[in-house]
Amino acid sequence: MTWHNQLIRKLEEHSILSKADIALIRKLPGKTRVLGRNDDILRQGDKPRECAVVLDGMVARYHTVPSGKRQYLSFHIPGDMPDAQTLFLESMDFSLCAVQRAEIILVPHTAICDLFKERPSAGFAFWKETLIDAAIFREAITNNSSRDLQMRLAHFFCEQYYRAYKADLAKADTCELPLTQTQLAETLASSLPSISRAIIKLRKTKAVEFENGILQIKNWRLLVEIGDFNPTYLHLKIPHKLQ
Amino acid sequence: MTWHNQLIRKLEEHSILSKADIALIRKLPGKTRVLGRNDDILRQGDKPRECAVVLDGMVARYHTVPSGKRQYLSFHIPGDMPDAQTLFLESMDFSLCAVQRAEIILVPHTAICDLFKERPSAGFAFWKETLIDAAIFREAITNNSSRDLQMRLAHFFCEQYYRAYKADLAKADTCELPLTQTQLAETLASSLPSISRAIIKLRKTKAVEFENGILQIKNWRLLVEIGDFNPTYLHLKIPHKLQ
DNA sequence: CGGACCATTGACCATAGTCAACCGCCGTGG
DNA sequence: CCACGGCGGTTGACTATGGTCAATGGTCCG
Repeated sequence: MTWHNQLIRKLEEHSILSKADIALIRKLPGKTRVLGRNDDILRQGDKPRECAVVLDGMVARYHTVPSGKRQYLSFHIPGDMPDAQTLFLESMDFSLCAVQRAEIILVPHTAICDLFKERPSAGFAFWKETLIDAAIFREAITNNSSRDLQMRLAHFFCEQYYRAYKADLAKADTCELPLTQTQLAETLASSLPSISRAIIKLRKTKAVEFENGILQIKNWRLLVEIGDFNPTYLHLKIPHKLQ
Repeated sequence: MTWHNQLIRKLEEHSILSKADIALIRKLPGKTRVLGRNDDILRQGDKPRECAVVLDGMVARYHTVPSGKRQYLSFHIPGDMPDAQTLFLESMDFSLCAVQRAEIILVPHTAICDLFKERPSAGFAFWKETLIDAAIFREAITNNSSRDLQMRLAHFFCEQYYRAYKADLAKADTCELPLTQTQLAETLASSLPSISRAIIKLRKTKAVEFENGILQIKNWRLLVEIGDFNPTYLHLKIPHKLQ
């Protein structure tokens, strides 16, 4: 699948694009960049002049705290634009890295802004994308602040699977989630041993299996219940299968 | 100060507006609504057809978790648009309430979208506002997930004072922050007694005083150090006094 | 075969959550 | 005017969740 189609598919998860919108999006120029595991794409403070669209693999946003530890903020799959905010925010307030081998497309800001000026309706779709992004952050605040580790983890698994499913990346109840338990700990405000124990505990519920970077959903309803997961914050059309 | 001027002042904290932009923003229609302490403006699931601009007082976004407890997500002062996302996200994924007596202006979505279509550059300023909003959420994830309570609280005080200062709401090192300790606990992933102890501990550092909803900065540098506060994520011009 | 990395497990311990009592303030109503 | 109740904040005692440290084991790769 071409990156233009990835991007259009992603925007159409929530917005309606006209033929003219789509035609102009297809004209966006972009150059490919391939990344290895843990490579940084951008660092806090950088001032990029182009936006990344994920084409393959998984990339992550993270903060670095003075102790040197990371706080992961979000994970991104093909079609996502994890640094869309650089269109209007000059300087990066987080870093962006490849979780595993990844492929991204770099699109010049100028080309995107020209598109917005020519077709505000296309701009609104991109805007909506960044607003959903913000809604996901809000949910992450609540997840890490108001739920116990078991719930947090279940909620996180629900969100990742749901988004992978919507992006056609889930196969037979499994999707890739190439994270180590250390990274899960740095995402969910926890520690490696606690995450390990929480995964084992979740495993015993027979709701979900997570091993070797593969997430397998065994009982969606149960997982949703454990994680208090309500997908309305993702602002996507709800697929029948995941209701 | 009229609400149009509040809004323009806020946008000009980070964006450059042309005279034409300003002229059109001034033409936005709006009707006033006065709220009492703890009144809800919007609830999760609502589908409003207008946006709120805060004119006076303080309003808060919050989630409600199944136990019934609240997780506060952000606090908003005059000039803020705490539900700007409703322009493009149909349904509210959080609730919005007045922290104390507050006055808001309700502006129809249609009027705002028409403005964007006529002047994309004005739209970009609003967009940037929502992107800064998202950056603040990112920081909140890190604050509540990776810092201990003392640091969290100091960081939160820094952010609130900084934003109040930029909005000309700080007088002689003090600003209003009309929150109870219970609300602070529901913001900072903590409990009332822990917050009480943390405030007392902070008080002893002589960096800050918080009592009766008044925040008083006694040693900005020290508070910034305790809270590991770096205002770049707010994406505003840094005032000399707070450097 | 050795080393790196990842996951699991146990022991110990500290932070902070819960529960509860108490205090001061304020507004209300008798 | 005073008594009361509610709310907000402080404090203490107890406890438990989960963090730190450390040892072990498995797997993969050089």
